[in-house]
Amino acid sequence: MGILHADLDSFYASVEQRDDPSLRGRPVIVGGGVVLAASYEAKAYGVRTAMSGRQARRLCPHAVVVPPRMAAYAQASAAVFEVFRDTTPIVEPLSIDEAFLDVSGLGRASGSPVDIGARLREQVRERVGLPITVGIARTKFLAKVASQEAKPDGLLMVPPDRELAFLHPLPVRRLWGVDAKTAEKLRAYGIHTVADVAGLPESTLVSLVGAAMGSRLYALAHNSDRRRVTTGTRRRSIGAQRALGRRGNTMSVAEIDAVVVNLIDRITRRMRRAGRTGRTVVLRLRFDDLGRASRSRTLPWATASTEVILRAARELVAAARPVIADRGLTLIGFAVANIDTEGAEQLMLPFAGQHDNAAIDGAIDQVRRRYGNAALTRGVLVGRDPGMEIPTLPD
DNA sequence: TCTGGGGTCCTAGGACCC
DNA sequence: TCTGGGGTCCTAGGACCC
Repeated sequence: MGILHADLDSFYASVEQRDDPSLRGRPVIVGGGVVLAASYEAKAYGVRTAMSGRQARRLCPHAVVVPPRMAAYAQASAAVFEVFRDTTPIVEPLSIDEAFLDVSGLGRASGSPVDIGARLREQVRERVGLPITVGIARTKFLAKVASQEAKPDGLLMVPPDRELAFLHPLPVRRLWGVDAKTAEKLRAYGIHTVADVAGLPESTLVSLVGAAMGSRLYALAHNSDRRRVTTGTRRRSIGAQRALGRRGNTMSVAEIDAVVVNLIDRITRRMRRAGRTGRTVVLRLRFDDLGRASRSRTLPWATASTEVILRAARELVAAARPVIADRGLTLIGFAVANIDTEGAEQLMLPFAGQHDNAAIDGAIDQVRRRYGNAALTRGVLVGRDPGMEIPTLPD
């Protein structure tokens, strides 16, 4: 017993209300084009996250619409996570405003999980000035559902002997990974609640929604969730995108290239700042008809080099040009995946036979120019003094 | 009701290897 | 000339989450 799910309430909107007293008690919408966050006063009118701005203003005409201030949210998030880490060392971030905390190992002096959760809420309120909801249970899944049920500004514990009674009446949408599409599929078979799911054999669920989702639903519905709270999870991809709107249709090759350069520059800067490299460059496109497409290219090495990744990005865009011309581009984005994975070791072979240090230095420069500095930590140094310092590239 | 910018994970087919 | 079993990696697309 002792997993907390802590979730800030209407995070962006709460930060705006904290920083501008005139917004308190009023419906606040963050983001103009689409709703990034809505205060509870706005939610009372049916405004929801990811809704179009137009629809939101129709539902709640007197709402105050403010532009997002991402830097302020990042700062608030960091302060909240500091409170989390003062509570327990075992913190698993889920997003900018949400985390699991394992408090089961804390000594008796810390009090019960409910005491700890209540104190956490006070601390976030006092130190950061934001409302936060805490769900407490024996498993991650139950803790997360508990916090959903307790929102806003609440705390709820699921006692171990009440777990099934809590779980079974819930709608299937509450199960992890079930969105509108899957819920619709299940509804067609008369499956509405978690109890309905629990009444089916695993093989039936698998045939309905696929192997991975099927066995997960089976496990969750039977209240089996053995996932631990883990601290060391690393990012798997780093990306950026730009919505172009109708403009995308009429953009020239050069205009699109300017967007590509900008996106890749942003991504590779972030990668270098984080000390990460990646091997797979993914191009994402979205079109007028709401269709999507992706193209990807995997490099022989992981790299964070702007030059190398930009070259791959441009090749992907060039190859996709017919599709782009055909369908009306509305969004272009890139992601670099396969983060920090080893590439093919063959690339060190051209240099393996050389014993002349000047030649090796030349080879190092060549590799660095082609693949970025990260490639140097493998391969090239085989023939050199192992104590040698690896030169670093200026950002 | 069709609009942002981030991400994660899964599936399926093809190429290739032993 | 074609048939077995097992596996990895890459690519493209889809569903889902905040």
